[in-house]
Amino acid sequence: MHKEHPLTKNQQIIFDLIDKSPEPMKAYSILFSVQKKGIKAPLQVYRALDKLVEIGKIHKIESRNAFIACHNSSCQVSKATAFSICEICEKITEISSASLSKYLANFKDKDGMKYSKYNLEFFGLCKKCR
Amino acid sequence: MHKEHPLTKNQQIIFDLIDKSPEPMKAYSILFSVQKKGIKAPLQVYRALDKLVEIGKIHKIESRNAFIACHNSSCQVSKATAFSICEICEKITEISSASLSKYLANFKDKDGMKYSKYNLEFFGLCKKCR
DNA sequence: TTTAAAATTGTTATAATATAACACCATGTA
DNA sequence: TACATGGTGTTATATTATAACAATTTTAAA
Repeated sequence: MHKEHPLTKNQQIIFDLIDKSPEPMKAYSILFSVQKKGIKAPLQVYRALDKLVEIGKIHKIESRNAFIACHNSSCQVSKATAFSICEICEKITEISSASLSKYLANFKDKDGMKYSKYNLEFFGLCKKCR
Repeated sequence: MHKEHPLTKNQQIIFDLIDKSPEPMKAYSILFSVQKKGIKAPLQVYRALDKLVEIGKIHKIESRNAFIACHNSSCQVSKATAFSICEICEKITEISSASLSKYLANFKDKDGMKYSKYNLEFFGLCKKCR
């Protein structure tokens, strides 16, 4: 595991916002929310997002183009992510299942190819929406 | 399994193109390629893509915003997809592993939630790029 | 401590991806 | 017939993301 670099100002502002949000946030909604703090341009947001993803503080939900804080405290690097997505209310939760991550981390395909990273998105209906 | 509806003209043109492509195709590259056949607007492409995804003839690679024909002949509905992505050459392959799909289809999270659909993307280096 | 490399910032402009809204047409079926 | 459904064509626009450049700050090595 790498040494933990402290976040820069923009990174911290954007991480705090995502971390406090009850749901994944989209880049331009982040931009809107941080304009009062002096972050005015999309690139400033995307650069912070890229870095935060890289160091594992947040994850990107690819099918939704949205970002969520990592609550999987054991891991600060996003090499193995799994999410549950409700197709009605769009509630999104990070799945942390030891057996799932073990299974996927060890998965080898037919060619014996082993992977350094994966992202899994499950879709269904959450309790409320069922 | 549903009765197989024949594809409409636009759907067929776009499916044929993707099916013949050695790599996943992006929407606007599809648009460019089919302009000579009279498909002129993004919406015409996106509508066909949506339908083709819905009926499982193609899949969307979410992390790449690209579309690939389904070669998993046993299944015409895209409820369970897994891909292998080379991070250098961007070679993308659909994984068909009975044990993987069985494991994921039966996966239940802590709340006992069962999922109707999933998409898994593995990242690593392909044989050539290793 | 200086200095060069690396990372971050700020900015304008633009590229790439995707959908809204509306009118029209074809087909199946009650 | 008539009417519901799904597909088409079109213009306009929304959303997501990056290019290119200049300046500044941080880091770590000489």
